[in-house]
Amino acid sequence: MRLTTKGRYAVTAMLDLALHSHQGPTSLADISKRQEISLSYLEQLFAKLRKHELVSSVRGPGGGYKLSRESESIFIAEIIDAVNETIDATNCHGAGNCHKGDVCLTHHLWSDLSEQIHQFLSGISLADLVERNDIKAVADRQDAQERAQHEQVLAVIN
Amino acid sequence: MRLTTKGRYAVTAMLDLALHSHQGPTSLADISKRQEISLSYLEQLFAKLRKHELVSSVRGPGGGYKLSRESESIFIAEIIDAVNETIDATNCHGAGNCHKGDVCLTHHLWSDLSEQIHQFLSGISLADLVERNDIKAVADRQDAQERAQHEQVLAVIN
DNA sequence: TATATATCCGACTATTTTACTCAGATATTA
DNA sequence: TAATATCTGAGTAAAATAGTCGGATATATA
Ligand code: FES
Ligand code: FES
Repeated sequence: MRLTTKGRYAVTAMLDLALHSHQGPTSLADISKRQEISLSYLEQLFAKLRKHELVSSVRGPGGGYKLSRESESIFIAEIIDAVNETIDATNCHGAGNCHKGDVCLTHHLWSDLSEQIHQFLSGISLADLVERNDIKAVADRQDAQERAQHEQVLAVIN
Repeated sequence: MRLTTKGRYAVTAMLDLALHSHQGPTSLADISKRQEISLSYLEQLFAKLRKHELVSSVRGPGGGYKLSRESESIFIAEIIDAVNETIDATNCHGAGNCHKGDVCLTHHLWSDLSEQIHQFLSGISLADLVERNDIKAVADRQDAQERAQHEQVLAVIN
């Protein structure tokens, strides 16, 4: 089991997509700016998300990515799994053979833990997150910041 | 959040201690043999477990380690925490400041997940594990293997 | 049709962490 | 005093993380 920046970035980016899904495809450059994630790194992550058919892409100007399903049926567990951060907490990856080919002393504990985490994360969809008030607040703040920044850029140009 | 061999080893070793607690202090050499964990690595892990007052040591021949509390009041979460494998799944370690000093889009999700995992792992004591039938079975098998090996060594000597 | 915008793709890299090993000091029992 | 253990610190190979970089390809628009 591991959950690092990679998995967190993937979920953050997917949530950003869900939040801006009404305005056509979202470019990685936009997500990069809003969420402060390196563009090149996002490209790597989205290659994996695309392979797992969680997003689809539109190339060229005005293009970007969009969710390949409705946000109601994309679950957090899938996203984390897609970028290779397994939710499995066992050493044997479920095989039950990590102590001389046999089940080790703590296998059942890790197995139960994995089940617990999996149930939790596969019970939460992107739509669920979009609807949460605490997350709505953060999204609103980020959008306001983005608009303010945009206006400043325009002011500098003129 | 990460759970790797380090944390699994720590829990396995502590459970081994709990299982053999009736027969005085247990040496790391014994745990090393039974659980197939490098002795030097165990020494490192037990230095941390000792600092966190989960075990106490007896030096010299016949010495070893014993649990510093009854197994009923040592919880899995404490053990994992003691060897520096934090259960916290947030990037900000709870501070809520990983996006320009502010709360990021997914903070609340990781916060909830951490709570979930923590509740699960801090609700399980070493005594709980010792009592589980699936774990008893593994422990019995390991003890039988150990006795068989011991007899073989004696046979070779004679 | 040129240009700008975007995704795509592969290779490379610095840093960190993991999972160890090794050498030796120290304490205790017999 | 010899054997058995815990203690301590330093070092290290391999893997994973979190990126960077250079360039190819597709497409909308002027
Ligand atoms: S974790 Fe599955 S057998 Fe050890
Ligand atoms: S994870 Fe806590 S603010 Fe981002």
